[in-house]
Amino acid sequence: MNTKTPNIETDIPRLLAKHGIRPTKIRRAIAGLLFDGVDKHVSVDDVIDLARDQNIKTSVASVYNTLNQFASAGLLHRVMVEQGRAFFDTNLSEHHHFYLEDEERLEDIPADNINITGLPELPKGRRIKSVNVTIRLKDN
Amino acid sequence: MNTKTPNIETDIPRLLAKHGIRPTKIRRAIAGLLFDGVDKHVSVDDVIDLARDQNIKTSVASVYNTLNQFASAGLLHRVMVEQGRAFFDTNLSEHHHFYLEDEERLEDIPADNINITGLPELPKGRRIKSVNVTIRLKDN
DNA sequence: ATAGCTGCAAATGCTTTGCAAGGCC
DNA sequence: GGCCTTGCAAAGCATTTGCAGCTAT
Repeated sequence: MNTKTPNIETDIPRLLAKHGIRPTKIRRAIAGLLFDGVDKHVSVDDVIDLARDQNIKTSVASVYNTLNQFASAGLLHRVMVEQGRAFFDTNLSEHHHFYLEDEERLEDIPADNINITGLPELPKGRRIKSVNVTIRLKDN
Repeated sequence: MNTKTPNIETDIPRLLAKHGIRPTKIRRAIAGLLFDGVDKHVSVDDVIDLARDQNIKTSVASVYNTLNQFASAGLLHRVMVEQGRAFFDTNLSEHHHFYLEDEERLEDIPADNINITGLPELPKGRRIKSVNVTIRLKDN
């Protein structure tokens, strides 16, 4: 048995609790879809499709509510690359992204090796909330 | 006289021509608003307001058409930071952005000093279209 | 019983499109 | 004249909101 695979019965409620989110049925179900041990970048539609595939009955509004709540709680990161649709990133460690334009898909760049130097002083009275590197790629 | 200030009568048509854009009245007017020698990050609404301020009569659709055309022609860069609204950046040199969340405003970071090292290999068959660093800032 | 959650449908906000009228070479 | 452009209004999409009914404690 793969010990890396989260146990949906125990780990998911614990994960939600850790972020101060009440573990309702829908939230547990959606969290179960997202946190299965594999990092993902999903759109709202992706989640709706995933839910349908697993016979999880829910609605557009609830998926939005749930993902937004997860994002505010820090369980997901919202990533904007294109006009219109947002991606939600389940990878919470510091990292960056390739954006493959032809596939409209994100791919992680581990932050391990990446180093950004030469940043100027921040504007007064502000501090960094996040640093985001997005490298747009196109077909050869 | 400030020789850096573009002359709208000559420089704007030349700028449009250089990018293969026919210099119609509206296009010249909007380009004149944008390329006045000061780098800007404008939303569509900003442009509509700017136009109104200068008694340039136009429409929402035409502003969208014009900005989109400028962006495809490489006269502007489209920048996405938030859900919903796009910014158009008149600074075409390589650079990056602070995003001041509290003011919903972008600020340039010159690329001069910035250095990104440790990028992994690109996915097969792809090449870099652009590298984008966005540093989100919040109030202290 | 109560507080919070869910999901439908309607509303919102930004952007795009269809199309008729107008402008320019 | 003919082709491109303009601008109005309508349509399109992703997302949010209002609210009635439901659920779980």
